Amino acid sequence: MAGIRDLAHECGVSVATVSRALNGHPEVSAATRTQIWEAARRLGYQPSQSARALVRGRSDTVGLLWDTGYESGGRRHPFLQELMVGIKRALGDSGRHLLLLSIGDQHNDEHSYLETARQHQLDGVIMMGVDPQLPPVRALTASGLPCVAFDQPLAGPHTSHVTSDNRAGAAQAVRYLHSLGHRRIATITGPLDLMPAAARLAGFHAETDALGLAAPAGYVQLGDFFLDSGYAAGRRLAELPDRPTAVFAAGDEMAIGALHAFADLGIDTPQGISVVGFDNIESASLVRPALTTVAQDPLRLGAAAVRLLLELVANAATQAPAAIPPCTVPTRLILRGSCGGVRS
Amino acid sequence: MAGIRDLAHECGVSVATVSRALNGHPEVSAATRTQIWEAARRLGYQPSQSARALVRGRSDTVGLLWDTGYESGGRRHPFLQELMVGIKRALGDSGRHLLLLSIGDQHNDEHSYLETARQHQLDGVIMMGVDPQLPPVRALTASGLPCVAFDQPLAGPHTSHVTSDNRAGAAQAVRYLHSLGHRRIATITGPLDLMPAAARLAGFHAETDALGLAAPAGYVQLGDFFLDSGYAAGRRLAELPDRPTAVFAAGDEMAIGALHAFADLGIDTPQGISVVGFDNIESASLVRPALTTVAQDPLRLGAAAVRLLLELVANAATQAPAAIPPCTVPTRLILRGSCGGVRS
DNA sequence: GGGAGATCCGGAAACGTTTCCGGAGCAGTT
DNA sequence: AACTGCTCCGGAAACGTTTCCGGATCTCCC
Repeated sequence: MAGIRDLAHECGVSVATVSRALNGHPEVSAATRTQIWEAARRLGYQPSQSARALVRGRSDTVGLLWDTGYESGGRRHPFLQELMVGIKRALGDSGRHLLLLSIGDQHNDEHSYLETARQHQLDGVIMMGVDPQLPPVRALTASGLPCVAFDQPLAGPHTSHVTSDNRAGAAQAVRYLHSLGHRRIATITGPLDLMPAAARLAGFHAETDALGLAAPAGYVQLGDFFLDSGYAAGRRLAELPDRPTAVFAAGDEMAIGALHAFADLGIDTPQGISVVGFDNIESASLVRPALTTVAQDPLRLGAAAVRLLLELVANAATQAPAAIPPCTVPTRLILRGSCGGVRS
Repeated sequence: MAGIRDLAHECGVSVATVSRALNGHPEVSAATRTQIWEAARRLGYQPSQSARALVRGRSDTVGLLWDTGYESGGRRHPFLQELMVGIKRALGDSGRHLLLLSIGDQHNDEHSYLETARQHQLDGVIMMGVDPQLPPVRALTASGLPCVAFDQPLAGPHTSHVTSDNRAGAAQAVRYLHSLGHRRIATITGPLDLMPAAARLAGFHAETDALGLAAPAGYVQLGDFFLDSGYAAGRRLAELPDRPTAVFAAGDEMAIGALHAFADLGIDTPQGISVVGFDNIESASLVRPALTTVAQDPLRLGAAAVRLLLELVANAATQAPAAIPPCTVPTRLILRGSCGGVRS
């Protein structure tokens, strides 16, 4: 393993010069710079991350914290994988690395996230699907370490969050249904203490109001984002005296549940009723009829999260840190087979 | 930030003693040990990962390499998330950390995995769903770094792989169908150059042979693990002169495709035909009828992968490294609604 | 011609650990 | 009393970088 002093010896210069050349400092002549680069390439030199981190006091690494405890009732993130891709790419563009933290294991004791964050001198952490109220998470955000979360605000001096434009997405869904001729549009919500669920309901209300649609009792049904709640809500909706002709479900899984309920009642989709979901999970395209849904953009969400985080760390270094406003990224309506014109 | 010398000063001992006490070396008296621990707790001491890695020459970190380029035709791993959980937990139990590498981004140049592996002094890398023939991956496995992959063998001095017992799983599926009375059982395969696909087909053949079932022409249909190929194969199967009464699909997505095909032909499941899938993807429980399928155990797979990797690194340190045999973990048949008795 | 400034570079001190080597104290054995 | 072995501990050298500080050389301008 060639080190920086091998390069120095090889080129007949000092280690200081080698370091400067490799890091692109201006105060080194073009000749020696290329000579050093050449030698580095030839000897297969790889800088030691540890040594660099040790002396610079930071590691160019950010942590990724996500809830792995979904067996015990926690929610599995619908597109964690794509989110990770977005994060990883944006991070790679800035020359940073990604370390996996995880929550929800009984193995790790309470403080371990903050501890490992400190031990590794993480630049910050991105969290997905974790409850910010959990003591170890609070310890993390309160510690002053830059943190960015998805879909929920964080408490702490250097925190921010990114979320899809749930409100606009929901509005777009009802606008689409309206354009198909639907006037009796109902909704199935998620748990309203969750920001996305609340925002989607708000968007639904805003748009139905704007369109002047009637809102009979029972047109908003509470769900919990899971299949069964969608099924139950679908049944209730179908049995309403003035049955809706279309329903906007705040989550794909609930939408699929509603589809099943309608099928069980002999109402077929999309002829008998139209439904649009939210999230564009994988099953949305596998189910029959394929689900029309408003898609989030995981790649952009991930990229936005690292942009925010990077701003936060730059800001934290400043004497007068300014607040970083949250970021919201647009959604996109994906047309598939679960919506049709209103029955003439 | 308290360092080890602060602790030494605080306790009136040398840094060497503090280091020994903290690392549980035996040559330190019980009295000073507890005193040092107490001081460490009181001062909130956190050892510097970088410094430790620098001096010890290893980082207690393993890399996770997975293909993020699935937009461009690559296959998304069906349960990467659960696999990661299994890996992370097992790794945490051994006090190690997980660093995310990723492949498939055009951003990163060819050699970057090996490079970052060296820069971070990774103990080894676990790879999921990557093509071992890719030049940068070959460079990695050939470099002598311990590597473990899922579902495929690797070439290199310190490598191994873990896989589900695809053969037994497939056999169990046909045995189950047989026990329901089915005698005309067909299969839809994955791409046969993929190890799991080949093993599942082998298991299918072995069990149908053992059971003495007939194997008419057309009873094994080639698929590519995606929905459409399952649909097409299902259609072909249904139009066979001696139509099968049950089909074993080597992947859930193809099984769902077959379900759709049968539905389109007016054959309903499970009355008209039974189908069992493989993998237990999320959609399997969302689809209607819910899919009976043979489930892999991602948590165990992940744990097995790190066990193998840890053996490999221990082995690599030895002068006479022995080969580590691959590991196979059992599958489990999950009964849902897509299978029924043969029509009497 | 002499000082000022720019450009390029080397020495050396950090960064926070681990570990080798040796030494002090003490008990036990001959 | 001397030697041996054991237990516990301290000094100091690493590990591979970055960066501060100062110095040498060269150019330029008055």
